[in-house]
Amino acid sequence: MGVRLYDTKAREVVDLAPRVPGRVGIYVCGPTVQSSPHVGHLRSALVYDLWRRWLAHRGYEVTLVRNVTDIDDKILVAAEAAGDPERWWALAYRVELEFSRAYAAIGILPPTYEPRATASIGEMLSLTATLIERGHAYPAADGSGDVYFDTGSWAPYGELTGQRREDMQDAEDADPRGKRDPRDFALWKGRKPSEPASASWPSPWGAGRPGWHLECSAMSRRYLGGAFDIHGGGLDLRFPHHENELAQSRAAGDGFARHWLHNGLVTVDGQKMSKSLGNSVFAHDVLAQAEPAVVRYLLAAAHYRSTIDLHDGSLAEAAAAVERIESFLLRSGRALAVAAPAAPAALEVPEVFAAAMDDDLGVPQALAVLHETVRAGNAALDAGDLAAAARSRAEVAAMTGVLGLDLGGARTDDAATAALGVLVEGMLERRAAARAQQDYRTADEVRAALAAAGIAIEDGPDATHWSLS
RNA sequence: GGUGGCGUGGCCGAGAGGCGAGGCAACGGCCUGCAAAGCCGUGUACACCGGUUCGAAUCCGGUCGUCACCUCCA
Repeated sequence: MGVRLYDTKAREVVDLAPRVPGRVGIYVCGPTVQSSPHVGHLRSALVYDLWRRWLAHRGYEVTLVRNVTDIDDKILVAAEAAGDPERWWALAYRVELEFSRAYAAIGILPPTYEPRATASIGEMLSLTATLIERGHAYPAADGSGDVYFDTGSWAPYGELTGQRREDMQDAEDADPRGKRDPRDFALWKGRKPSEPASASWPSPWGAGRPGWHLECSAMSRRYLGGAFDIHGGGLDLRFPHHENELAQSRAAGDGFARHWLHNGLVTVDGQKMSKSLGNSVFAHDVLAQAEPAVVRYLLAAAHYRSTIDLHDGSLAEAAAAVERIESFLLRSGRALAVAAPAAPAALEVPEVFAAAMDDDLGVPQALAVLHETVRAGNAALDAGDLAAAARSRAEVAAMTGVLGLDLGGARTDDAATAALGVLVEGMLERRAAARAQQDYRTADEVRAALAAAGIAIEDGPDATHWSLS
């Protein structure tokens, strides 16, 4: 069985059928770099990172394109608020770097390419011209320099989200400008006198800048072709963003995406994060509270299409699960280092794990397999079956590898850690001596002193191990 | 008004007609000087009401609750 995915346009799980066998082109809507990344942004990028890793594991050559929207109303507004409207590009770039750091922190691999909207203005202009030629777009009659997509001219409009044009509630757009119909949307926005000159580009319809939806059509076409395999993005982008992308690309004659993927949102205590509610949980907040692997686990553990609700204890639960896996890796590593059994078989992921991942990226079931393998490995260790333990360990490593869960590698080898090690080992020797003489009072005092310093110890059959808790 | 979700044991979270995923927490046991870690065991869970079926958490109809999108959002 091959890889299957829930196609939000088809509204069912379908077989992945790449246009070119063995190759998959994916376009994902990236962020508008207007303000710091929140966990929702992290989750979205993580979902496609997982898809990409799994497809690559399955032998596909994946081209993942995730754009950066670096010109937009909100960026201009943010720059204005920062008191330096001309330098909107500096703000956009600063925020973009923040996103990159946050992505990297939780092991999200850089996409194959990360195009910025401002670098594809030419493609957007030609796409706009094509749409006008074909009778699907019109320059506004009010002299604003705007160009709008004519939704009424495109019969399938609404096909992605199953809505009929007549049923759509009119946008209470504060500024209908030169639209013929409220449902029409801007391809090109004429420059307003109040806007910085640096935020506009020349066009046949006057100086201006691109509308939001246009960039994705232009960039996916430029890097993946007029027809490609998968288009992804957050569930909240389905309408109007993806609907409009689809309409303009198809109206321009492109086949566009074969499959649509949408990731679920992240809510906080049951509510969507939003600026107006002020309940956003930012990437830097969560990364300050937990190990990167814990954050990655938390955001990956639920199925990619379901909502993740953040609440008190979310991080602690994820941390407990991660520690369980991590401590098996540590424990088995110690046991196998002493008496290395026959080399484990190649790093293959268990079949049930693979089957779960194949089935619309069933990470939750895959994690169940991972945990079962950990349990079996621990049981093997308890029973002294090192060969079985080694096999489990290899499987666990393979699974965490595919999931991008970088565990056990956090051991820092700096001077401070080394010095701490010397001190702790000294104390443990003192404790061992006390225990040998059944002086448990002294032994427990040593343990308590270490615990007070945040160091946990475990007595093994031949040695005591310590770790920072 | 339109469109699409969701409601599973103390919590998180899968599943999608029959054999109780997995994690966390709790309780009992093994191990331990005591712990810790680990292992073994312990749960009459599927919003409500009808229906279909030998059998429904899963299918159908209805009710209630809840969330998202239709305005910028990953």
